Amino acid sequence: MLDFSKKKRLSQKFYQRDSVIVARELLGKVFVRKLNNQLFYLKITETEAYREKDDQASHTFNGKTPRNSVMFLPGGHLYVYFTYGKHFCANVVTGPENQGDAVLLRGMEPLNNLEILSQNRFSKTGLTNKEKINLTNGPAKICQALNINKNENGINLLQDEIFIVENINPDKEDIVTTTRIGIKKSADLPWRFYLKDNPWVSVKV
DNA sequence: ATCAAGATTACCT
DNA sequence: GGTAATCTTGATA
Repeated sequence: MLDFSKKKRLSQKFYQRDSVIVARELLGKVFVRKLNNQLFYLKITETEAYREKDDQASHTFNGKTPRNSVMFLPGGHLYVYFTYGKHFCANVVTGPENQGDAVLLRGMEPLNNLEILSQNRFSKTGLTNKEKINLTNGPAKICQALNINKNENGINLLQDEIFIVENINPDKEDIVTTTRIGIKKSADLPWRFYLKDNPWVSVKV
C-alpha cells in the first residue's frame, strides 16, 4: 500500500498548464522527496495559485529578478524562496517557459517516515496526534520537515530527487475553493484549494 | 547606502 | 486573537 514507486509520474504536460488548474489538480497527488537515499511520500492537501500577468500578489508581477527567475522556467520545476528571515516555501512552476506562474504547496499529509520528519521539525521523536498534524500543515513547515531550502531551488520535477506521482482524484465536493492566505494585494482571488476533510490544512474556512 | 516589506510560525493572553 | 522574531530582497537615492 505504501509502494508509490509504480505510480505514474506527473508529466511536463501536466505542469505546463494554467496555475489555477494545476493547483486544483495537485490535490490528492503524492509528493516524493528523496533524502539520504530514502523516499518520503506525502499527499498534497492544500495549494495556492500565483500568476505573473494578473496577480499583484505574485513574486513575478513586477517582472524578472534574480530571486524569482526560476518561476520563468518551463512548468515542472521547483521554486523555493526564503521569507520572514526564517522560512523557506516551495512552489511548483507551471505554464510555458517565460511565464512567471507557480503553485505554492501549503499542506501535505505525511504517509511514511514520520519519525524522521519529526526529527527535522522538532528534534525529537514520539509525536502526539496534534504534533503529527503540525508536522506539515503549512508551507514553511513542509520545507523544514523535508529539508528543502535554497539548494532545491530550480530542481527539475521530471528527474529523481523531487517529483510528484498520480494518486487519487478527489471528487469535486471534497475540494474547498477559497481566497489565499497571508497576502494583501489581489486578496480576493479564489485561488486557494484544499481537501475538505483532511486535517493537514493550514487554515479552514 | 538605506529602508520597508514580506506567499510564516510560535508563543502569548 | 494579537504580535515578536529575523534577514533577504528589491527599490530608491
